[in-house]
Amino acid sequence: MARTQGSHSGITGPRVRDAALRLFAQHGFAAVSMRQIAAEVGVQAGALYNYTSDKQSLLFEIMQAHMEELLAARAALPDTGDARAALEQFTRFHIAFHARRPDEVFIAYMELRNLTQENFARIENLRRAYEAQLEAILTRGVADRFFAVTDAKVTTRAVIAMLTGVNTWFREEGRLSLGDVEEMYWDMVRRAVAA
Amino acid sequence: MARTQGSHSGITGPRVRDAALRLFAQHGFAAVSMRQIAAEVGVQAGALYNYTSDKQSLLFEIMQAHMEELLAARAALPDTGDARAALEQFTRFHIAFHARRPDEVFIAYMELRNLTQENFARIENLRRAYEAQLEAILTRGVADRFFAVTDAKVTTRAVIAMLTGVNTWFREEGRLSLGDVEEMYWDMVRRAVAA
DNA sequence: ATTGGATTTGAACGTGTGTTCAGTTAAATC
DNA sequence: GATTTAACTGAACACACGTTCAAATCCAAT
Repeated sequence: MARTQGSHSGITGPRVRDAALRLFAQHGFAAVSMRQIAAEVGVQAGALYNYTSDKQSLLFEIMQAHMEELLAARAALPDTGDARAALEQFTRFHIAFHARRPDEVFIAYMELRNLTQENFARIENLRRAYEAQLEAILTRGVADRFFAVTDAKVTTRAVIAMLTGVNTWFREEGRLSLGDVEEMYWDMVRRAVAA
Repeated sequence: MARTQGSHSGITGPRVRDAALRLFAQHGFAAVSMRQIAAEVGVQAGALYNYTSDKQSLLFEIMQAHMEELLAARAALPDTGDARAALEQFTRFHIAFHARRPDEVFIAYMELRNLTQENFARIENLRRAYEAQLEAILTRGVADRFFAVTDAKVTTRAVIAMLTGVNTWFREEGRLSLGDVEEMYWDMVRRAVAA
């Protein structure tokens, strides 16, 4: 017997991805079985292989889609004025974008070691492309004497670690709104790099 | 046959813990089997159970030992003067302590979800005790008008995320010494909170 | 040299793993 | 209404998992 009532591709495909996303974020890639994902979708394990070539691809495609959406969303932002405005825009964008995708962010930071060497390299390139944008803002701000930063690479990593850290504690229902958080972090970032 | 030449408890015990530490950090708790740990120690899987009650305890004890060493090392620091000096001491201590224990730190941040509810709560309490110390420094500094911080809890998390982020890129053999890194991060922390 | 306890082996337990695939069913097309 | 095609099942594959335990071995004390 097969194909229970009311099931179709184009429906199941995204549901597989979503179930994998949620389960990987909750229990970790290695701890989640294909059968668990299938159960979440309401299907037998074998059916998953109509939508992914293997478990590894499921993980890689989640990470790749996340990183490409991050870069696309950032590219879609309007141009800004000087480096100070650009840094404020970057700070607020990073916090807001990541806060809305906690599962993807968690996976992107925690499951890197479960990627094959090749897939790891691809994700790492996307990550570097994103960080390079912040580094460029810092470098420009230093040239224009808005910022005082001794090592733009180190500062880039420090700022990104600080901003991404929001995801470890921020909850939509908490006492602070996302706007509050953006404000506080922008305040810290601004002062940390200001000339 | 059993007990190959030259093996004794008191030797094997620590070696089990060390092997688990290295393997968990490298591949993740869920991805490492008891047989892999045993192979690293040079023993059969069954022998591990002379030194741990189960795999979960192995993870928990690594984390617990790490957090307790962290708190003990911090408690052993000399008293300082005002809140500015205390914050500098905390910043440099955090970076130096964590840089020297990359595997423990990695595990403590990545494998929390693989703890049982009860064990998670215990580790979480230790982590909170540590963060409370930074928060106390910030609060004192605000009262003394050295610092301008709108929300000490948020700033505490932001600073710790930034400092712990050092571990994701710092390498002993890299272009920067640990002293360089301490200096740069202290500079950023100082400016981020200064009145 | 013998004993006794500590330490380890090796096999086994039941269960779960990712993946494949022939066979079955439902929907889409004619 | 018959045929085709896409979707799914259920069983199987070979192997790995954490854990237990009787039996074997080694070390220290007598």
